[in-house]
Amino acid sequence: MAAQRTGPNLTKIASALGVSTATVSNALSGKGRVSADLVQKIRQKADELGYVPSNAGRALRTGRSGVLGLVLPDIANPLFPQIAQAMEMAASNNGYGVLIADSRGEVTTQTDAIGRLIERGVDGLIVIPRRGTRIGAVGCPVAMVDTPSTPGNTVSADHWNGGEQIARHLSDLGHKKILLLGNDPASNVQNDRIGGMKAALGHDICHQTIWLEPILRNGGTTASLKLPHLVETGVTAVATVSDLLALRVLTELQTAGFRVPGHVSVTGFDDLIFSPVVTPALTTVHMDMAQIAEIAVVALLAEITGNRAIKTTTPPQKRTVPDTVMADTSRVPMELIIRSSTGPAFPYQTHVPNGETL
Amino acid sequence: MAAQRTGPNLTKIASALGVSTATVSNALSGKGRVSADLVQKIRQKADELGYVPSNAGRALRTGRSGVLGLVLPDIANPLFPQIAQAMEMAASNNGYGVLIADSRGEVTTQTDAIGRLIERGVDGLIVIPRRGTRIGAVGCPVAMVDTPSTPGNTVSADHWNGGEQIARHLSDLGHKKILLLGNDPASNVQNDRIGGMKAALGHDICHQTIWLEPILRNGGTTASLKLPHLVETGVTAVATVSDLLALRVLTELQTAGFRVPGHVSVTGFDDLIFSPVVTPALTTVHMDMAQIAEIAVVALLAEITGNRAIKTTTPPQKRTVPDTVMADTSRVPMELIIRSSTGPAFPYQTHVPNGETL
DNA sequence: AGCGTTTGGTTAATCGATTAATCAATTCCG
DNA sequence: CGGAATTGATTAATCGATTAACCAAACGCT
Repeated sequence: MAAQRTGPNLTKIASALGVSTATVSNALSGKGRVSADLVQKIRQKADELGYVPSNAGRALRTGRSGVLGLVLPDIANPLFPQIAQAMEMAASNNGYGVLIADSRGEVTTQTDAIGRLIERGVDGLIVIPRRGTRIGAVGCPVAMVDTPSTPGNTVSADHWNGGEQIARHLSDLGHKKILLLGNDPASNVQNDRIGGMKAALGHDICHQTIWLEPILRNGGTTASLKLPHLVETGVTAVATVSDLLALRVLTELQTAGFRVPGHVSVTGFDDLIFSPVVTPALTTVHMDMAQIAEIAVVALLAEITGNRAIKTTTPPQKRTVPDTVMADTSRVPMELIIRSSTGPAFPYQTHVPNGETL
Repeated sequence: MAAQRTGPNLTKIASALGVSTATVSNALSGKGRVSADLVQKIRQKADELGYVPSNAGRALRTGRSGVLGLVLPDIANPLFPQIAQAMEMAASNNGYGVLIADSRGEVTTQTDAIGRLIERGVDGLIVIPRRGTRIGAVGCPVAMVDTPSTPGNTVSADHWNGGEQIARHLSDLGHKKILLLGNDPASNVQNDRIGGMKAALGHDICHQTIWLEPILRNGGTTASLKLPHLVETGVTAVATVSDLLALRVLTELQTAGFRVPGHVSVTGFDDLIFSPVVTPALTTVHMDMAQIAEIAVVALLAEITGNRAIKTTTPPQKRTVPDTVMADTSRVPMELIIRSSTGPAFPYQTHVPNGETL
């Protein structure tokens, strides 16, 4: 896997020291039996020559590329930077590289993206599946990052619990009539978040759930949420399933003359890049991507290294080991981040400042 | 580079058809001389067996991995998804994969990230340099994506021209007093954008430039921009260097009771994911990432494939070919996207609705 | 017919690291 | 002291694709 033109190789080190390449290999990998001082000398020589092992050579021999594939469902998802960074870091810490692939946002299914990665010879896949899709058996271990309620899931944030935390926060602030706003009703993650919210809201609290995507599909991307109307009915808080949605709600309310959190509280999810810098800063729920990534990567690597024996030469026989990896810890807690977009519920009778629409 | 356990290889196809592996290789790559109908038969057999070439084997032999490295300066940059997607797509179209690396946002410099990619054997690098840094000679071709005014730049959007377009737009709307808002004065890109704005503003237009980052460093992340005060002085438009900044300004103004674009017009840059969905939707400038990526990748690949002859066995001698690749087209035009956050300048005497501060 | 050329294909070397199989030299121990 | 176990290192095969060198047969041309 390397364009190691002039680079020194094992043979160079070996001949420089008058030993065999096998010994050099053993010394550097610490596997075979090599005397301590020879190891020392070899290490030194390797450093001196600036030796970098050839991934291609190693991969060819060992059958492992040292590269993991990261499959994103929709790269437009603003959570992507966090995911990519966390995964890259976790993989890197374990000596692996990360090859990315996305479904290009369109018709091309995630199957194609997976296929491309497999062809590139990745040792394993980390898949953030497209809303609710399942992936069939592929030729390598797969770690799925979705939501604990998804079957076959490996690791993810505890979205349900995140929803509970947000709901409890609003409940504590005295909100009695809350609008739950989702985007795509087909998304497992979003359903869990909303499910958690509902579960945490007492019976004395009135709530209504609206899914945006179906509305948008009919009304075009600029379709208004008709929030002012909803607030007139007494809603004092809008709990959304994403900071992006929260931002939309926030600005729409502000434009309509409502004060946040004075008249209406707004919450998001995911703690996206813009969330702390808008005014008011968004109250949201943060997921520990670093931890999730670490767990996913470690579980994946365990499966990869464990699978070595499976390298059968016999024709493909049914494996008892499932493709999808299971991790010890499958759900990582989310953290409530309270900022300025939430506050005490507005006193009973709703006030509509100036009912103008932009 | 592959864990091709049971997968069929060239030998399998060859023996199945009673020919040599060399012939199979030639047939599939179309390089050697093979009769038309034998090519046909080999192709068919390959499909039948589901043959996938081993990257490891190929890489080892050819010295090329078929993988490009993408180095991001700061993954927190919300432009990242667009970049990553565009690069991945461009590379994929050319039969290459993309390995990502970021500087982890901290101390670890981008040099480390580059090093990791080189060690993984990438054939070339696409570097979006950290504000103003230069990268030294590395062992492979590099395409830099920054701004045309940066020495060594390969391709980028024409940020200067983007600034001009925005400024002209505001000028056309009758704005006479404009605040130019940047973030990091050390960024070449941002300087170009602001430079373009200034250049396009006539002498009858008053403007002032403020850099946010230095202010924030002293006042903490929550430091207010004191925008209300500025608006009192007669500013009717704020032209920022990024949608993120624009969003910040927008929400801060709205919270302070100003109307956008009624009282103040706000513009951004980059057309980030949230820009169309906030209210009012942001007027901004869009860069054609797909085109930039395509140019960068093609230029890089040209250098890579052209360099083949350089695979000298002789000791490292000075190369006349520079590491950094140049493309024919180095600047890609930006596109002004007019949405709802800009409008005619507010009539001369500034109106301050309710001077309350959050 | 005889000699050069083209066509179609094979042989074998090669890329670089890994590792099972050996082998030589010590060391151990009853 | 002598056979067994241990230590330290070497040999050579191997992963899979590519490609330079080579060869045989068919063809073309005078």
